[in-house]
Amino acid sequence: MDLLGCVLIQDSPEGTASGLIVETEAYRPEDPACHAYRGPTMRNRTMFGGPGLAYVYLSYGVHNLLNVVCEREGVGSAVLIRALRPLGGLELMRRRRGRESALCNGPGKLTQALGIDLSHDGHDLLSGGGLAISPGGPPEGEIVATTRIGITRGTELPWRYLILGEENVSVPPGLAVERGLHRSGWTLRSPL
DNA sequence: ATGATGATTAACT
DNA sequence: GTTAATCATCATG
Repeated sequence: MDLLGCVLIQDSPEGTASGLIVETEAYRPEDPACHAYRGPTMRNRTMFGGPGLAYVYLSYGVHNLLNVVCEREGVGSAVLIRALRPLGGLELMRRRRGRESALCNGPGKLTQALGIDLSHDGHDLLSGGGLAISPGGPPEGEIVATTRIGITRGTELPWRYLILGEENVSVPPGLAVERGLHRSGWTLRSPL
């Protein structure tokens, strides 16, 4: 289930932009923070649609957040893509973001940089067209697990994963503890 | 029909 | 450190 080290790429009329996935969060059916916790609804229905689908939704009325459905059809679960290391299409990303740096180091930022919106909800990421994910190599470096960011329920579950030492993450593990964003510290996780 | 909520970000003081 | 922006979704009446 680890998307860390995979490459997210978006082809559009505007051009191509891509990035290495360096931070994710898992949301599972039995998890009170999961959108699918209370069963299928109009918004979360693609979470039940089977592996490889993109679940995109609008957060705070402002930001589009991208998830990848990983469980079999009928199971409401997904993995939030929280940060990318920019690889290609830097100019396009800068234009879309309206700034030079901090292009993909946050779940709302990366969707803006890649031009991802609600129209991508339900898209098959494995079919190759437009928005897609390719395997890439195994993530270099160590993987760290922490509790998740920005949620009010299920805060004790250590289901945020990121690459140790990676610069392009939303919140580095140490900082998150300082700011009280985490209930627990971070722990190393075996690289598979 | 209506009101509360939120897996965020950027701009303030 | 604090807060406004901004709206689709969902629970409730």
